[in-house]
Amino acid sequence: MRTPAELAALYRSQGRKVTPQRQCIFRVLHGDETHPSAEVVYESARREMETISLKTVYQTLHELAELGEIAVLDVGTGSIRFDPNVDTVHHHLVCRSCGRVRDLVADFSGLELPDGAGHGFEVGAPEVVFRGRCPACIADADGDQRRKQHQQVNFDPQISTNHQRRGALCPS
Amino acid sequence: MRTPAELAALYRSQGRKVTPQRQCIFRVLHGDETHPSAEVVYESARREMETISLKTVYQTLHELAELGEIAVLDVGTGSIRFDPNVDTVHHHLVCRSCGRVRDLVADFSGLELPDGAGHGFEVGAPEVVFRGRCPACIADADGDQRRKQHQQVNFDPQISTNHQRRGALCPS
DNA sequence: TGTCAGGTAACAATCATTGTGTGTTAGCCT
DNA sequence: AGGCTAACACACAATGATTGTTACCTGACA
Repeated sequence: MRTPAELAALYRSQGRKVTPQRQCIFRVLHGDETHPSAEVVYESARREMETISLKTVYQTLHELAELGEIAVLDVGTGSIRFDPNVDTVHHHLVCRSCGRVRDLVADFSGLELPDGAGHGFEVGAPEVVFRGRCPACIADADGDQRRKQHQQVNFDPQISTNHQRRGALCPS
Repeated sequence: MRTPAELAALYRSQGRKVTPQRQCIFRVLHGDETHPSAEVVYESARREMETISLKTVYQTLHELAELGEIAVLDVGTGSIRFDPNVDTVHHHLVCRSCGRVRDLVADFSGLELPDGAGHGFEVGAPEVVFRGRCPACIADADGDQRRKQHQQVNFDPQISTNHQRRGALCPS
């Protein structure tokens, strides 16, 4: 993703307005590698600008996605994630326990749809997801208390409890 | 997934009750290759048993998932899908336009986490998703009307309209 | 057949996300 | 600088998917 200044220029060149709220979101996203959900972006943005609304955050994120500046990601953790890294082809590691997502930079270009297996679909490049446990969750493999603690920092709360989608549990 | 009769026996052997509602759901799922959502299972079940509730359907589906008889699948189409095919290792083809999901039986066992790329995650087998357009959506590439028609048959309605999650749009 | 653990269903809640309406403003023109 | 106007931002409330709660009901076994 580009720098906030480049994004501002891009917005202007497209006839879109460069509002303080948007600039704030640009700054928040820039350099973020944690694949934040909209809610998390909202929290960060509010730290700089208390009056910004969640709706504005959603809108701006979807705009950036349309412009191709960020990628939208749904890995079954209950909320959509936004990925500012669109310059490198990559896949994802997903923690089943806390929902954390990390980039996986690997070349799976050998992966192709076998002849006859495509059922007539026209498809693009495949997405690969490795599900498992992140280092933090391995470390506190015992307790629930501590897991909650590190979840509340930056990720989807309480995966696999109430009102939360289960992750995509393909036969694993 | 097993036959309805086998499932009934399994339930009994586990001390679970074999109710008419559950049997109805077993029948609906058996042989279904369309990766139905809970809503779709509910519709089908209601055709046989008008009084069954959506809640019961969700409960039974999650039970079957716990027992390992079906797999839960979230491919970003807005609702969870249930996959009765747990006997064959497979991946998925997802239509970006209508949300249809098809099994992709292919051996991607060569796919491994490169050394050093795992960031300390402990992971299992990867999931591979190919996104694109299904034959039906290619056929009516023009109209919206007809697309709606074939969506309403058996899949998530109106992907990419209101209240619907966007699919996982990894850089494609 | 009676008992009872466990299943059902009506109801309402919850979360993530988005539509609506109204006041505000960025960007441009003069 | 001042004004215009489409585009924005925000408060509010709705929506779809999913699940908790509670009170009633029923299958399975004695």
